[in-house]
Formats: sequence, C-alpha cells, structure tokens
Amino acid sequence: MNKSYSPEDIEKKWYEKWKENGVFKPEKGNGKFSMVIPPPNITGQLHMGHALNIVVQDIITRYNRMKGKETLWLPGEDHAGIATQNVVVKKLDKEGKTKEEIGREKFTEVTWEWANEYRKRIRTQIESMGASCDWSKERFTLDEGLNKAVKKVFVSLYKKGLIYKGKYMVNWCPKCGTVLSNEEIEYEDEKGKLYHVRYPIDGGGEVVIATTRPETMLGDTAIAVNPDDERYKNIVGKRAILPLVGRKIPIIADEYVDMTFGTGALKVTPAHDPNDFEIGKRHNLETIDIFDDEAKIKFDSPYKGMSREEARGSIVRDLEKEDYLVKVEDYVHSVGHCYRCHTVVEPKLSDQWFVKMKPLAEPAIKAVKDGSVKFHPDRWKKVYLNWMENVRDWCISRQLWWGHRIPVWYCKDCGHITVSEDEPHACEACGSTNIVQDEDVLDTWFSSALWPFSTLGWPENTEDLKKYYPTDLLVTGFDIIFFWVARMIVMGLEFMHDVPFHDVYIHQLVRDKYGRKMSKSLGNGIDPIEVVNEYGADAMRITLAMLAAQGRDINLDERAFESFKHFSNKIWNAARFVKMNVEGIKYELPEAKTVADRWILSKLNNAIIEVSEAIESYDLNQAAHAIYNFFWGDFCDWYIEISKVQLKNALYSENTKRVLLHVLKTSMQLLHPFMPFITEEVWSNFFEGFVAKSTWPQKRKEYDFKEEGFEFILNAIKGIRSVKAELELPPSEKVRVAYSGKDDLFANEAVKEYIVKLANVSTIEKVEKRPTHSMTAAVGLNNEIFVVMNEEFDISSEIERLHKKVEKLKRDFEKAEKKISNPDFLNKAPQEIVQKVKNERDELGQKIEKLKKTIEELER
RNA sequence: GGGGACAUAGCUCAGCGGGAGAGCGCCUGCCUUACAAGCAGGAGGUCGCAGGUUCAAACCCUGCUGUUCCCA
Repeated sequence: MNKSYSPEDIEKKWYEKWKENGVFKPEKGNGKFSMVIPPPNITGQLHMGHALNIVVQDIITRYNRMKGKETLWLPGEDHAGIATQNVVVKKLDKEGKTKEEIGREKFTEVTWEWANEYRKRIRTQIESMGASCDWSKERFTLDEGLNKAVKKVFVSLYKKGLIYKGKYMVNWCPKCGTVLSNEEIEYEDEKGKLYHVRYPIDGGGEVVIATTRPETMLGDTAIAVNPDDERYKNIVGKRAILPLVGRKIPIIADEYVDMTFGTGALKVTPAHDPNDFEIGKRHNLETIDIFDDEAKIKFDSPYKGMSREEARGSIVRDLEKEDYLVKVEDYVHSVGHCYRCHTVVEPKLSDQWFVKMKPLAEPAIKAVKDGSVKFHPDRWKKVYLNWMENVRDWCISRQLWWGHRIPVWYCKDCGHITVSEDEPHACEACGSTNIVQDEDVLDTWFSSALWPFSTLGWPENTEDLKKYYPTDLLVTGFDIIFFWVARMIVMGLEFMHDVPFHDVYIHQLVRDKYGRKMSKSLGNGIDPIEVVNEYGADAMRITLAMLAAQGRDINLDERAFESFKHFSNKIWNAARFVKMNVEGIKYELPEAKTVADRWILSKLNNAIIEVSEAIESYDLNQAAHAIYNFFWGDFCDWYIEISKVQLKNALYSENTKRVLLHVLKTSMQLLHPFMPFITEEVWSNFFEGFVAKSTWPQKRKEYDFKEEGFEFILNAIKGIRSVKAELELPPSEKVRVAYSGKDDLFANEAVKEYIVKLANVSTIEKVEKRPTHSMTAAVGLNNEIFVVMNEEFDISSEIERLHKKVEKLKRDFEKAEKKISNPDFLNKAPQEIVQKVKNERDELGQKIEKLKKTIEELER
C-alpha cells in the first residue's frame, strides 16, 4: 500500500470489477428493495444536484444490498423534448440548415444519434460517482417499450374521456415554438409600466383604461367595468372607439373587474389574456388574434411584423402623439417565462390535447393522505396536496418533432378522429385511407409519469413488473414534485392500481456557499465530474452525505471536499497501519482482554446501531457523522495509539491484532455505502470477495460494555497533555506522574503503558497524598492524577490554576444545586433526570472538596 | 395576495425540551516509524429580537425583523 491514497487509480478498476461480476444485479435474498432513478435529462451536464441525488440513492441501495435484500436500482435517461430539440436545432443552424429543410424523418434520425451519444456521456458520469445501478436494465423515456406504454395510456385515457382536445388559452413560447404546461412557466417580478389610455366613447365622452400591455390593444374587443362601479354606470352599453384602429367596441359590465385597480376600467383582449378570454366567453366577444407563432404582430396595421417590444414602443409613441396617453406609472408585475429558454411566454388561444386531472387526482390525494405514499421530510406532503387539490387540466401536446407522437389520426374525408395504439390504415368510421396523424408529440413528462412501471416491462406483465412494482423509494428534488412525482402517483394508481413507491425522499437543492442557486449565468456551478477528478468520488460522496440533513438546502462550499479527501487518506493510512501489524493473522472475532479492547468494541457496537438506524430513517448526515466520528475520533485517535502499546505486550499482542482487524473490517462495511471505492480497495487487501456483497454488520451482545474506567484514563492523558502545554514544555519532554486514590488504576502494566506512551511520561508512581511540587492533571471520583514537578517549581501558579478550576466547578455545582432545591423540579421532572442531576451535583461537590483541600495544603 | 423554510463560533452547517457541537479558518507547539492530507494543546457563541408555555427552552407557541423558496 502506498503512503497516501490516490483515488484515480482505484475507482475505475473497481467499477469495472463490480460490473464484470454482476455485483449490481439483483440477487435472491431476504425481501426486496427496488427503486428507479429519476432519469437525467440528456441535454444537461450532470450538476451537483444530480450528484446529491445519485449519492443518496446509491447509499440506500448499497445498504439494502448488504442487508441481503434482492436489490434493484434501475437507471435511465430522459429524452427532454423541448430542450433536446432546441439543442439539435441550434446545431443544425451552425451547419446552415433548418429542421424544415431536412424534414421530420431526417431530423428525428439526427436527434437520435445525438441522444445516443449524450446518453453514453451521462452513463459514464453516473458511473464515475460509483452508482451501483443495474445497467443491464437501463431504459430511455423514448425507447420502444416506453412508446408502447405511452400509446396504451393515451388510448386508454382517451376512451375513458380523460383525454380531450380543445381550443383553450395556453402558454405559448414564441422561441421554442410550442405550447407549455402551466408547470413549465416560471414567474418573475419585473419592473414594467402601467399605461393609462384614453378611449373615446361613441357619441361623446371618454373612458380611461390602465394596461401593462398596450400593444395588445389591437386585439381589444371590449371595455369592461365592474357592474357596481358608480363611476361607469352610465356608459355601460355604449361603445368605445379603439384609438389608432378606429374599431368600435362595446363597454360591458363584468364582476371580474377590480374597481380599485388602475382606473377601474379594463380593456379586454380575449385572444391574449386568460382572464380576458373568460370574460369574452361570458359576453360572446369577438376574438382577434394579433400575433403569429413568433409573437410578431400579424394584425393588419402599421405595426405588422414588429415584435412585442417594438410594437409596444411604437404604439405608445403613437398614442402619445395623438393625445390618447393620459399617464404612465411604474409598476412591478409578475411575468411568465419559458422554463427552457426563458423567453416571455405569450398567452395564446390554441387547439391542444389535455388530460382531465380532477378524477385522476382523487385517488392520488387519498394515497398520500392515508400514508400509502409517505414524503420525507413530511412537510412536502402539504405542498403535494395543495397542488393536487387545486390541480388544473394538463396540456400534454407539444409542437415538436422530438418525442412520442400523439397516436391520433384525422380522416380528411369524414373528419372522424381515430385514436389507436397501432397505426391504422384506414379511418375507423368511414374506411377512408385518406388519414393523417396528428403532427404533435406528447409532453416529455407524460412518458416520465409512467417510468416506475414502463421500465419494468409494462404493458407486458413481466416477471420484473411482478417482482419490483411497487418500488420502495423515490429520491428526488422538490422542484419536480408537480412535474413528476404527482403524475407518477396518478398514473401508477390508474394503470397499476397501486402506488408507484411507498416512500419519497425529497432531498435538498444544492446552492453555492452564499445560498444562491448554481447557474451557468452566475458561473457559480461546481461540476461534480471535476470534483470526482480532483478529490475522488468517495470524498465527494461523503461530503454530500454529511451535508444531506433533511429539510434544508445545501449551501456548498467547495472547501468541504478537501477535508473529506483528508478523511479518505486517514482511512487509507489506518488500513496501512493495520496491514503492517496483522500480517499472518487469520481473521477471527477478537476477545475483549483489556479496558481499551472493551471500550473500542462497545463503541463499535454503538456505531453499528447508529449508522443502521440513521440510514433506515433516511438521516444520511447522521449516519455519515456516526461512522466518521467513530473511525477517526475513537479508532484512529485512541485505539490505534493504544494498540501500539498492546502489540508490544506478549499477553495482548495476538488479540490486539484481532481487534484491529475486526474493527477495520466492520468499519469498511459501515463506510461502504458512503465510500464504496476506498472501502473495496482496503477490503481487498485483507479479505476475499467484495465488501459490496458482504453482509451488513450487526451489533454483538458480547461486546456491550460500560467503560467508565477507560474514560478516566482518557481524561488523565488529556489532562497531562494539557498541563504540559500550559507549562510550555515540549511534548518530547517526559514528565513524572503520580496518582493517588482508591482504585489501583495501573495494576495492569499495559494500562500504565497507555499513559506512558500517549502522554509521554517517564514514570508513574502511586502516592498516598499529593506530592508538594506538582500540578493536578485529572480529578476523578476515586483517583487523582498529578504531574510531578521539581523543587524550584513555583507552586503559586498552580494554586491560582486550581482556584480557577474550583470556580468553574462551583458554577456548575450551583446550577445543579439550584435545580435540586426547586421542589417543582423534584416533583415534576422525570425521576431519571432528577437522579442524573443529583449524581452530577454530588460528583461536582466531591471534586470541589478535593481541590479545596489541595489548595489549603499548598497554601500552608 | 396565499403558503412554506431558514436565522447557532470568522465561514459552511449539525443539534430541535434536561451538560452549547463538527468541519474549515485562526493561535501555540510538534516530521512522536499509519497518516504534516497528520498529531497535541488552545482562543472564539446573552443559539436573530421581544414576549409566552414549562419545574426546565437554542429546541415548543405568538409577534417582530431579516434572508429565501413555492403558488397566484
């Protein structure tokens, strides 16, 4: 073994070996654990959020595998309709081509090539993080099997009347050239203006309206006021004359109008605002669509061909010129943007396919309410229910070429719509072969919603489906609860008649160290692949696990990786130490021969319990902390140091080796889910087989000890070190130590040696009473330990030091005393707490007495 | 406008009813043959503010201030 750990040599090797040996394949066992990966979008580089997502899943997967369950973690990728199409279109553009030029078929072909390449890239990235998913079951949201599933679902929902087509107000992205669902809109507050515009009234007078979008006035077909608004009562029923256009439009009364907003008079543009659309329906208003698909003015006017922004400028100028503009106010309002390209979306009337959500939502609400699906942390349940209970119909058609094409054919002869899983040759109504398929594809999330069962073979009733559905857990971020989690629950219940998973672990968003979202434009992203290269996958994994406390976002400071890289090195060197010392020893369970053995073995028991329980309850940070503290704080800092003494003692040497080996072995197992590579490498230096396939450790009753005596020895060592530091003695200077008291602490030569070695002491002698020239290193109930000084030592500094110590102890003593003298505390607090405080007070009291006596003696 | 989350050591964060914690950073001293990616010792905090509940509050409740996210 090299002197320091270098992950790059080791990680690739082990991943290949695991794969070659089918370590990640499910194997018959005690119970099962199954989980599907949230398929990463093929257009994206994996970011830290993915890394966290994968690490959390892998820790839980590896844990379950070691627990002996038949474990499947199914990987895959998402075809990401809009995003992928945009990327490929851009690529074509660079080559001077457009998708229309090469045609739909060729475009799809090119996109598949691109997709396959990027899928491979993502696969490599996931592998580099150590993910133990079964690649033989890898799926893609656009593969053939999923296509079958998608079609079956579409047809089934259509036949039930849960999918319908209709002309509605939808969100249109002029840049992507497609409609978006409500969930795909991001609202942002923007500084805008509120324009007050004068509309003359036919037959005299005027009405002033307020609008943030004056350019839409070309499409105005009414003015609306509130029926209760006294100011406008007399003009309702009259007609206004649309400035610049001259069209006469009715003035109507509608309850929707807010009297307190602006002037209380609203211009109504049914084609370009969802609320106006509703008003239009109520009053039978004309709908005038003034924009083309790129959101340029198509309305016949001087503004034709202008973008929304240009038209706004021109129209405002013209209104001002012709004295229609009354005033302009600053106004902050919320504006919807496309979640893919961030263009301002345009509300637009259009013919689209929708899923009727209300009836589907009902069982999905029930499943969460009755605990069939549990969210962790629990509060996300509220978020889910709130959305589900107010769910709106889901617009599922997209004007794209990349995706699952809608399985609908229109008859050009009779107009009948044929909806079918298999491509029809003729219209099912009139038999005409003059039929064309719907041009649109389905929302990517439509196929993702089927992921937990489509990937297992549905609609075939496969062995996998029977064995692994429902899955046990879904690990994902809160940002896709609506997009994905909710819809999977809906579809699972509808088509599998069972929930898709029992637990949903919602992990945090990874932010930068200032709490800002990581984004390309800020340049504050941390590339997980670079982190893996620089610090090692294990270091990245345990860092993320340490930070993965439930219920909060992670503000990630890159320096954190550094310290856990150091931890890797610590593990490595501890293993080296053990290796150097246990050569030739066969692994056997050790006995507990010394206080130190008993102490470390019982600490190990605790660690096993803590790590297991924490993983079971998804408290990965607690689990990671438990094993980290045990390994570094207990095993390396104390037991290994003490083993150096015991190894030299013929009585204990053999067994000490066994303890070292046993603790190392068990630690590697406990650490393995968090740091799979280094633990596998260390393991291979000592044992046959894979640690990944070893059996998760269990606490051993015979190692349960109460080791208070050892704690006193630790305190003594710390106390002696501390005295030396205070006296500014170099650590190399050996001091003399004396102890007094009831317990014969050092009857065992080995124990005496602990102190000699760890505190660098020359001699330890038992004394009846405190040597005059000495300093107190530790005060226990039964014993006191002193560092013996020579005759010239000025005792006054020690007196002062002891005074300070007494003061501090007194403060604690008084605190305890105060509690105990409170009758309410004695009556109302639990007895064990009362007893604990009493014991504390008594101990403190005895220590204070001892110190006081010492001070008196010294002052004499 | 509605809802949620968070404010703990210089920084990043645990703890969430009965002794204020970790890592990094800082100070001091050490290359003690596993590890200087290390070891030892140390400094540093009225746990955002104000009330309330409780024998007991960093932890529960209310209000305030600030930061932040989601929904409309």
